[in-house]
Amino acid sequence: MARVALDLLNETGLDGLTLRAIAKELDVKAPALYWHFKDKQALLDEMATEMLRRMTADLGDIPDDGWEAALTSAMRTLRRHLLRYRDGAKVYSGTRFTDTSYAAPMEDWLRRLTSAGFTPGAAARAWLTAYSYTIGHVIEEQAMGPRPDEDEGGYDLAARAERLKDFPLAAAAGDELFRSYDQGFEAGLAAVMAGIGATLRGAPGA
Amino acid sequence: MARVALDLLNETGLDGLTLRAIAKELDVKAPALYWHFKDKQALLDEMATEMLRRMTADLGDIPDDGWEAALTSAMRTLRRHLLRYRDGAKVYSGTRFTDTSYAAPMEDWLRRLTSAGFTPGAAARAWLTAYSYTIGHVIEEQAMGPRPDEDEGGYDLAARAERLKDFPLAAAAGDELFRSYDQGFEAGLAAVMAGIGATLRGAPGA
DNA sequence: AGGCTGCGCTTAACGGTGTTAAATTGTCAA
DNA sequence: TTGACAATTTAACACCGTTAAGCGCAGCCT
Repeated sequence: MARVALDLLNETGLDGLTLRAIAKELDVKAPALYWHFKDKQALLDEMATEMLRRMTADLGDIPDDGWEAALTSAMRTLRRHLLRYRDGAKVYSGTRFTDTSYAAPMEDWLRRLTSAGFTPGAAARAWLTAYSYTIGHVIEEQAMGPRPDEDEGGYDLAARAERLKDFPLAAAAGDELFRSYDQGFEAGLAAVMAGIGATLRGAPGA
Repeated sequence: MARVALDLLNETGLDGLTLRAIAKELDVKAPALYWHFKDKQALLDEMATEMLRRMTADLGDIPDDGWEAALTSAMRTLRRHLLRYRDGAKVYSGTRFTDTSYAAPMEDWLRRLTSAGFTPGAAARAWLTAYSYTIGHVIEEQAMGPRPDEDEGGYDLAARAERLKDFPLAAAAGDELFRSYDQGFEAGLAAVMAGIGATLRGAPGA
């Protein structure tokens, strides 16, 4: 049922994800949903948890060629799954999971990091740093994407350049920032990884 | 008027920030707001822009002791302003600004970075990388904070540890992750800065 | 077989939300 | 005085999350 809601999210967006719409998808009337969930927030929590479950199921084969490659690949997977659903990052971030299904993979990550030379505290910090970067990046990506109404194709770079003609660097930055989200994410992620290796590994961390 | 809504946000939270509540604060009936704004989203955009204006006004005296110290201090200021309002990060991230007041400070940052050896593309990338990290971190912070109802004081660390007793590293990570947001943010930010310096400076960037 | 129990759902309704249309007031210019 | 215009009010609409009460139906107990 969280599954159905999650799939519906791609068609309606977060604003259009009403209880009545979910109910219709299930051939049921809206109040019936309250038999299964305390309130809508509980359903959103369950949706986030379902996203996590699908993500960990897709994680699968993480190579053992160093913590950096492994953590990088995990963040790529996280981003991929957030992008898979409309407003995915908004739904996922800032909701509490409804069970402890996150614990096993997290334990796995922390074990990898500690055995690569991180203290437990620094390992947790490294994870959250990469995680925060990824969440923030995807939130920005999905926010810049095309709005419900408005003109097609997301952001009009030409108009933006015209508006910013008094600020040449800022105008040119648009090319870098909005051209290819994939490449941009990778460049930033590489920087974050390098920094984690340089300042967090072997440091106390707290 | 976006000013009034922004201040009201701290009392009501984003859910409670209804047009009727804003109108009451202004001694006016709700539909009057539509004379000033196209719809509620436009008001939220204006609120985000007002946050930005207050932030740049507070930026003021950025020292010239290197790009790293300057960018670090800018991200601290960003975080401070996001935390200043309830659900501040949610309101701020993912809304488009209503004017070009962001351009001047952005131009300033990019100029600093390029004159420190970044290519224009790498400078933009460096900015967005630090920005994404900060947004992601604050979103997580404000999400973990106490929920409207529920038991007091945010997150119960003892209960969490009990739930995770089969995952010792994950359980211990709670201490690192939820103890002091300030220190945690600083540790991650230092890592991000180190990484930006190591991989982005002098690189093509796009 | 009959009756009880409880699950899963429906129907009906409530207060509140964003939003629109039309009528109304206040103000200043010609 | 009249008229235009800005800013607001009143009234209403469709829809939202949510609650209360009742209905049908399975399964079990005696």
